[in-house]
Amino acid sequence: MTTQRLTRKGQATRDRIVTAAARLMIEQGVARTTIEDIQAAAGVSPSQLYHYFPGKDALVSAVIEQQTAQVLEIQHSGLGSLDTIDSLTNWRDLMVGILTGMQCAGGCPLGSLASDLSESDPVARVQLAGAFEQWEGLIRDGLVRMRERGELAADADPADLAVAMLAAVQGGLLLSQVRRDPAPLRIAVDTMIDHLHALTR
Amino acid sequence: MTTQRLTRKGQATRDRIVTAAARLMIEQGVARTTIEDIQAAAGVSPSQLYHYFPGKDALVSAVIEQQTAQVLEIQHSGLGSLDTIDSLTNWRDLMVGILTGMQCAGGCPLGSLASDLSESDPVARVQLAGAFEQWEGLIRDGLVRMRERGELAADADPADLAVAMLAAVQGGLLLSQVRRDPAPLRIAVDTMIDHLHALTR
DNA sequence: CCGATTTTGGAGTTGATACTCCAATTTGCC
DNA sequence: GGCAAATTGGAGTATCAACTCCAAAATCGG
Repeated sequence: MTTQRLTRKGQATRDRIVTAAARLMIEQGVARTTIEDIQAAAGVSPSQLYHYFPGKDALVSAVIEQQTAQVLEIQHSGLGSLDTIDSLTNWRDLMVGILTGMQCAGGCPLGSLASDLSESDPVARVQLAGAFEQWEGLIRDGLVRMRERGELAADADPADLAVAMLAAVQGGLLLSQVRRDPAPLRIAVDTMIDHLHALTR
Repeated sequence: MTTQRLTRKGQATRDRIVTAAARLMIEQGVARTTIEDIQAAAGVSPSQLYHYFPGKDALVSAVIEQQTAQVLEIQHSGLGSLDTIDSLTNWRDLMVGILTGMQCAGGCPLGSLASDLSESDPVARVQLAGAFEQWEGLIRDGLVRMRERGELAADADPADLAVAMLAAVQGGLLLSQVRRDPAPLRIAVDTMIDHLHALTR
């Protein structure tokens, strides 16, 4: 499925469209984002946009794909070398830093899209469920490694803890977005880290 | 501000409109919900709708108000008599039951609206921030009562724990909505209850 | 039961939005 | 340099959504 019929210039244009669409869709919601908005933000004409995407749905799908890759990339950089409980604090700082950098606006790219599309686009819902599953897997793998090193109690359940941690991140991001304050995310994640800490003994 | 210029019949019509609008807006998003959809669902004509609300924004505001009252009512019924840690489990069952009853669709009414409107309707954002603050207050009050009874360690921070608990609920609901499975909500809340349990000693 | 007020019906208007079409231009390959 | 394919420009269309208007009917206080 390597689209080699795309010129370098064409690829650049396509990327520009997806990136512009992602920013707008996450910021103001998919339904509120018009094709014209995207055209203006990407600096392309209608025919260009419809040359690369059959319609809005395909564009939404491409945005989800791009954002999934981007989030997993960031998460991997923060969770990949998870060995100490304290290294979780760095991961927390990474997320709080990103959130603060965007003035707490937008929340989680995947969370926003999930809440937006879950009930109105079944295909997107499944696509996003897959994204969250991968994210959860990244956390779970880190916890398993920690347990193997004895940093986590043997009877702790990495699978459940990963779900709870991901929920804390998503819920914290939502509350931070509504309140325009990074504290909820920090507190939610810190509380889960405390919990892991308690499970060490 | 007691709208006494509303006949009993008029009040009923207004309520019908708000309830129909709430269901649609939460289910498919505010922007995707057309006035015509609401008219059809409520069984009213355009002039009726515009007789009670100046425009869509006012309708959105009324929906938030109604949903806030409804959610706080349910939360109060589950958190009001919080004295034992085990009573938290009943509260969890209440929420999981409601979610399961709606096939995990829609997620949290307030959470959905918050994610939908935070970046596109500043007034709604503030309104929703207030709703979450009250909800958080309900949880915090319960935890304070528990601490006073010695069910929670004296050095536990009810304020932070309330934020983390609310985040767990919101994140759990989002994940459950995307996966169409009540498990994430249950696991996220249970993990927080475990954490409180650990803080008892 | 009467007059003032509230409530309702439904056709109409204005603007926006997703999408189309075709011809012109650029790009990559030999 | 030349040809085929990819890319681009911009005007045009059909549909839909928010909102308006005015007159008819129901309701309520006295």
